[in-house]
Amino acid sequence: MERLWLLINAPAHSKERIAASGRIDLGINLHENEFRIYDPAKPERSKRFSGAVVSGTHSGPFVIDPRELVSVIGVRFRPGCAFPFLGTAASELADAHVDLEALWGTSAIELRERLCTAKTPGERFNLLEKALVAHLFRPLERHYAVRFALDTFGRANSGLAIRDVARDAGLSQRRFIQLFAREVGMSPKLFCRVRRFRQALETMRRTAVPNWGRVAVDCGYYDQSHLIHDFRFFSNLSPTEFVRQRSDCVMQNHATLVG
DNA sequence: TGACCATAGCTACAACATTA
DNA sequence: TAATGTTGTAGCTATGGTCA
Repeated sequence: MERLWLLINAPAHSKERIAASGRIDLGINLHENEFRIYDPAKPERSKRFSGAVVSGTHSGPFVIDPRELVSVIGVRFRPGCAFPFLGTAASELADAHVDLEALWGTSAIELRERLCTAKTPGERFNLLEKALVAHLFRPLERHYAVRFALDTFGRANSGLAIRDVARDAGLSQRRFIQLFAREVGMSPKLFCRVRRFRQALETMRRTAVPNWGRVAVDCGYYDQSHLIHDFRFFSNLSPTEFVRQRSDCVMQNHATLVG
């Protein structure tokens, strides 16, 4: 996993747009037994989930209301590392939120109850860690080709052809894409695009007034138009709109919702 | 698991719009 | 007027359906 996290008293502004992260998250609401996920196009519409929910890899944005997140604990999984704990292919969770109860059964409810009664953050992290270990559905082994591809994507800045990575991993392009999507939750190409988008967000975070042409080149985009295209795809916002709306948010891929 | 094929979508580039 | 931001498009690539 990438990290365990605990959110207490999130920023008190209205809704936040969450752009694609390429990661699977598990969140447990300790304040109330419910999560509401809002439609980015129609933020007045929401879907309700139980207080323990898995957020699959998203290729587009979704919206939350931080005012509803008084106390939330969760896990962020590294790419390709969630499926052994969840007992289902990551591709089954793509672009979706799923009640943890649907994957873990009643033990998901019990875990939430125990987390709610725990006294300290340390106690809660221990409980969560033990629950994850107890739910290992299979050995924590990624397919060698997926491991190879994630390593390769991690080292390269850009310009990798998926067919070349598949060939280097010793699989047909078709088979490689199937395996990668099953374990990571998105196609290799989409994963690379999300990774590059996150790199652009990280570059922006370090700069008060980003030079978009520079950011595009530094992150491996052919030019600025590609950067804008991906921003619209992953966050429904142009880069300038994203910078304007991100200031109050805790996470780099979050932006406040305006209008 | 691989080959073939149709097509959706991405890349590379050009051009236009806006802003300082 | 130059720099920055946005949009359009032709050609190419990645993806997914189907079949062997």
